[in-house]
Amino acid sequence: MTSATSMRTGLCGEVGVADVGKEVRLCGWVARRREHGEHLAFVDLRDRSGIVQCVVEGSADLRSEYVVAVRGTVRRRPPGMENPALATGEVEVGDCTVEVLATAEPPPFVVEDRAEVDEAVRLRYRYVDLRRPRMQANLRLRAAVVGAIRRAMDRQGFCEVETPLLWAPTPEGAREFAVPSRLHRGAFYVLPQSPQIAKQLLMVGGFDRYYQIARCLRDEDLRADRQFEFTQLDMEASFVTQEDVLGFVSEAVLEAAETATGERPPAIDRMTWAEALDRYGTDKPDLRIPTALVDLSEVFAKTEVRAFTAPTVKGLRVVGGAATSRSGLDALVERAKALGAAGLAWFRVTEHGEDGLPGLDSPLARVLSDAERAGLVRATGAVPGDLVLAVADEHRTACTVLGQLRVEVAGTPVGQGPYRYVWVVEFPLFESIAADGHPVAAHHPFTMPHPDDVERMKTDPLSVRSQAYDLVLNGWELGSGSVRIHRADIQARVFSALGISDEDAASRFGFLMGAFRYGAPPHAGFAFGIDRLIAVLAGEESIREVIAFPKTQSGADLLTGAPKELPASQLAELGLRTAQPR
RNA sequence: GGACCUGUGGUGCAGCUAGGAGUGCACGCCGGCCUGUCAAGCCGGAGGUCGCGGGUUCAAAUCCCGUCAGGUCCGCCA
Repeated sequence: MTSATSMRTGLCGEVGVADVGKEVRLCGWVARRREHGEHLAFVDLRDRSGIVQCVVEGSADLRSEYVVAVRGTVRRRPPGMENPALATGEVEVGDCTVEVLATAEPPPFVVEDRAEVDEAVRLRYRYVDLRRPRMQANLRLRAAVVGAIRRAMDRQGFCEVETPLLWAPTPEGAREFAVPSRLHRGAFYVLPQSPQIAKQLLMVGGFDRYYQIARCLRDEDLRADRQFEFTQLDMEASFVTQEDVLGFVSEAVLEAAETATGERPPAIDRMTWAEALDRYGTDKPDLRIPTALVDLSEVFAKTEVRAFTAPTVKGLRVVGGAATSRSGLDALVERAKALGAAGLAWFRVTEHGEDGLPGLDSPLARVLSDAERAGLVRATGAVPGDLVLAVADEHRTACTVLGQLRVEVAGTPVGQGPYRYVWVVEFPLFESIAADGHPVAAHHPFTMPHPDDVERMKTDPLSVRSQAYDLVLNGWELGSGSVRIHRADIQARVFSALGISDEDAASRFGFLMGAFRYGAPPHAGFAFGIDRLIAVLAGEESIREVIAFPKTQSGADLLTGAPKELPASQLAELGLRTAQPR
């Protein structure tokens, strides 16, 4: 493939030593110019591929970001004049004639990566921001990753099917964006939170391997890793088990990662949800951090220390953490309380004392027994210079609080270090018990319970495992999936456990349940967030950096001004009347 | 719904703790000089309701209250 067009012979960044002597015509933006009177000017010409220096004999009369076409001859730079900082630095385009294709006002900020610009300014002038190498690289990486995913899914026999954006409200789960119907006044479509139900219908429809690069929309508050609109690889397959799905998705993710990094990651690790909670205090463990939570309940089983009298005591070794200042430790204690713990114990580990016991610098050091001192240090593996943090509480609280501190104290930015993928399997079927006494579905109500646990759905619902699984990368949840219920009897039992009546089920999911009456194959699927995957692979902290036109945290589009009020005529046509704005 | 951080020429900052004239720095911009620069250099210049509103004060970028915008997080995200 050539990048030549009727207007240009190639791209700026592709000009090299091999082109010496050739006449070229290049198009792009004036990145920078260095003029030496009326006799000589250097113009750095930029297009999406990079920058090349063009030499104009005479006065150039150009301004930053003018769009120009340059005709000239590629030549080696004079000895000593090469610029190693530039990919094209060994050559230049000489004897240039320049045609201005479009003039430009001075840009609001310099089109260079090193210029740090307020994000609000970048978003208001996103079309300028997109010229910067960082955004060019991120969006091109995105395109490459999506291409790799499509290839992997095609290769595995999946069929891409589009599903509707205008869908029916299903009063469950995330807030939906509503779209008023002009032809049916007072009635609304909603934009899909995901194609979940549509893809299950496709399974009933005999598309036994479906996938889609699907836009999903959720009207929930935005975050660095959450936008109203995001893109998922959505997939579903029939006559498969969980193992098959993990294999399909792994193939797509590993192919995408190889495309992005040039290196195929090793097979993806796997752990149960219970293990993730116990060792990392979260369902999205960051395995780049070498330390894990340690159970100290045994050490403090018979403790006299009231602070450690709790169902579970969890400890965390912070390598080199003994240097933490007292104010820093106080802040950690406050943070632990804010996260829901009753308190946080800390121990600076020092050299062994004369009694042969590890030295502990802590307000609690005096009250610990010798066995507890030794056990604390032995269990955590701490050495002098380390810090040990401990939380005593209910098992879940102790784990989650310390797990959060593990990330905050020992973690690194998401894009740094190795990429550690992990499957978290055997999620609980229910995540909590609601005020009405019924359990709340952890994933969605079509998730298949673990066959060994079905009988406990009524008696001990929180102990029921499901055939649901998450894919996690460097502490980011990339996506989740499950084996779906395809049998009416099991579905009825789950609805019953959830407290969903037959009438409720019929009104919410009636068309899906109806479809299942006509022969539903066993099926399972997955969906993962492509924005998040690309952000991590691009080393970005926010998915906004891998989206061309993202919204701000308040959901505004600073470029278009959306959301905006509609003219009264349009409201009338839609049969809408608005309340007083807040 | 809540917590915290930020808001000063086009851009990025300093100034705010301890009130005293829109003060400073870097980049950019405009003009001039300059035939090998490359984040060009040198000389000169323009450009600001200190986010907005109110309060305290003889005096507010600075202190107080409110509000708006951007960001990070909690809630929320089946």
